[in-house]
Amino acid sequence: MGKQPTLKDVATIAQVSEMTVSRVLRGKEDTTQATRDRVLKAAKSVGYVPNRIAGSLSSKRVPLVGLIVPSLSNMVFSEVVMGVTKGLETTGLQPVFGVSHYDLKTEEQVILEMLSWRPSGLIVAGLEHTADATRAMAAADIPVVEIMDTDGNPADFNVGISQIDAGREMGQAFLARGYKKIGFIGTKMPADFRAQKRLEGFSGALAAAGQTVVGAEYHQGGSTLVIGRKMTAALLARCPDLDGIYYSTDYLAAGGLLHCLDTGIDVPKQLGIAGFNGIELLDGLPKKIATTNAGRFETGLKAADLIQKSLNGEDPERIVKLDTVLDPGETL
Amino acid sequence: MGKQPTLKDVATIAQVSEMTVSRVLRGKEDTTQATRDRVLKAAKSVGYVPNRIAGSLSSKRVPLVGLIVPSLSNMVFSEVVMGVTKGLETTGLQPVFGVSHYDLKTEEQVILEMLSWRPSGLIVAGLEHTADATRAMAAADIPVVEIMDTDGNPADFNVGISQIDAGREMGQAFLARGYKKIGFIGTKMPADFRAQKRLEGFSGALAAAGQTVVGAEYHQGGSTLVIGRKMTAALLARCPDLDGIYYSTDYLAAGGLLHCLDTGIDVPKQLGIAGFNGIELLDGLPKKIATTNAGRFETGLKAADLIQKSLNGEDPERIVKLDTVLDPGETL
DNA sequence: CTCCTTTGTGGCAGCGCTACCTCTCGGAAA
DNA sequence: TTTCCGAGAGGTAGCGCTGCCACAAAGGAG
Repeated sequence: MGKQPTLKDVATIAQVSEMTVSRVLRGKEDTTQATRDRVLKAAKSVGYVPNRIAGSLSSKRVPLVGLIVPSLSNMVFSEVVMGVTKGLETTGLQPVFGVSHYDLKTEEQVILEMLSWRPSGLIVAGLEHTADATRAMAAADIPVVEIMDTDGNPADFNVGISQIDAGREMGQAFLARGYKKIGFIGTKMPADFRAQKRLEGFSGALAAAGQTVVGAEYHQGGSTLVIGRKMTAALLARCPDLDGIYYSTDYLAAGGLLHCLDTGIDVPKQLGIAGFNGIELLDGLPKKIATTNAGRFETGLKAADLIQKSLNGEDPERIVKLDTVLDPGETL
Repeated sequence: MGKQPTLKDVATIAQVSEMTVSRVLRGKEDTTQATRDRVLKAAKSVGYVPNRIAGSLSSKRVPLVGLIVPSLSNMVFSEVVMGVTKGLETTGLQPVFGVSHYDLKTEEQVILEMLSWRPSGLIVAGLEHTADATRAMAAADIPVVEIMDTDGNPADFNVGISQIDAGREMGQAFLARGYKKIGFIGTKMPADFRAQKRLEGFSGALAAAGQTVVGAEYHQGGSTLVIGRKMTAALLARCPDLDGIYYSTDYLAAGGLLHCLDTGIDVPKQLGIAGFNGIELLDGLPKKIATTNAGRFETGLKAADLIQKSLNGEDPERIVKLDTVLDPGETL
């Protein structure tokens, strides 16, 4: 239980200077094969693990990229995480995650916490932040990528889809198929601005055709199948003449579909159903649910790419607006 | 874009020493109200964000806990993550995630990477690691908690359920209900030792009753509903006389259930179905799937607790074996 | 044989912060 | 008054590493 070995210990054993050990271990510059062997052997013999805290302080380079998402219990974000991870794989950078729990104040704390480690870049979900958080990110002097929403004013880089467009397109898809009385079901997250924007776009599309969203139902908590079922039952009880429902997520929509199967409601003839996200995990349900693929993996990948390019001194495009891809599935 | 302000900058503005600023900002020791105000005002005025890299190097305390899981695309692990996060909430420690992609060599790299940041504790899924990884963790001189499996020799702390027991109990549940020809469906993850152990326990239970697992089907890749459907179809085509299937995850089992609904197979009369994990997200399917609740959130919570206790100098129990809770649902 | 490069290695300073010790100064006790 | 004390503030020395420069040795050119 003695203290951890340091560069100096390795240097002593290998009979070289600390600098040489440092160079060998980082694979930098030229060193003799013999020296290299000696150093590596010494390092292994004491089980040397470099201390990146010290290394980073000295070099002022912290090979980490902060990634802040609202939630991890949601498949959606883990795909973003995977995209970012993949995108950083070859760059020598490592993602570090933070969770804001859909709360701006928490997000601010998480952002400040992240920045206190002086990461090389930051990726944050959404365009809405507290003033302090925005200020801190701007002052950090690192590339910052806001993702998953392009309806707003990005501070630095921005990658994602337009949530408003996604909603509007789905609204138009409902209209095109002749649905007349359409309701909305979503979860009431304090700061799920993206779901709000989708509803906004959706309502807009209906409004343009002289319609309005007939009934809306909100629920506290996450998106699960049961909740989708219950809310669907509740909404239909309240507005029995609905012929379409737009859900804020695929899970809720899937719950709605299952409710319809149970109660003999014909989807899509009697009731049109659509969700959002394009969660592959749910393929395999009795009917493929209409949804908008949000390109989450791709978003993560691109965000990572922007960070890297920016760090390389390139000046990549500031805003990357990905196309929304609407899949009507079998429920519209 | 000038450089970030440091303690010294704040000290200069507030007309006090760096030490005083440091103390005020950490809320340590006694300082005059007047001094405190001056310092806080100065810090705010320059947008000071402490540099934890420097702080940690100096104090030799890194308030991070590494958490390494095989995958994030799996709901299962995000619940563990949530448990750990929750458990650390009041401790001043922060979780940092790593993903091993079900690969021991990758896990080793991730572990070493983690350790190079000198975290205060480490939580790793599983009991199987490479020799180098095991050695490094032992040498790190920090509390290490291996989670989600108690069938093996933990290095330090251990929290989870016995996967073998979980499998055995499910086997007994099948037997108790009179199933005679039972198959297994799982995904072929190179290092999903836990699924293997469940199958082992399951087979053992059948063997004790003079039966064997009749057919087994494996698939590369993650657990999704479609894959569950396809594998079920394939297995039933191969062994049409099966009257029960044990799946390695709830998602696969749900896919199987949907396949049965489609093809008119009566569950549980004609075919008994069981999964593993107890994924709440899936409640709401036509029938509640038989499963073993793995207590993931609780595991994360407990692991965090052990880390904290250990750091506090307490000597908590080394092995925490949680009870497996079998829920027969409506598919057995 | 000198001069100049190239190649490999070492020395030193310092990254920004905190642990630990020292110093000051006003007030209470003697 | 003198002495002591303790609260509040400052000074100094690193933490373990890397950037930068210096330097020795080994050639190649003149």
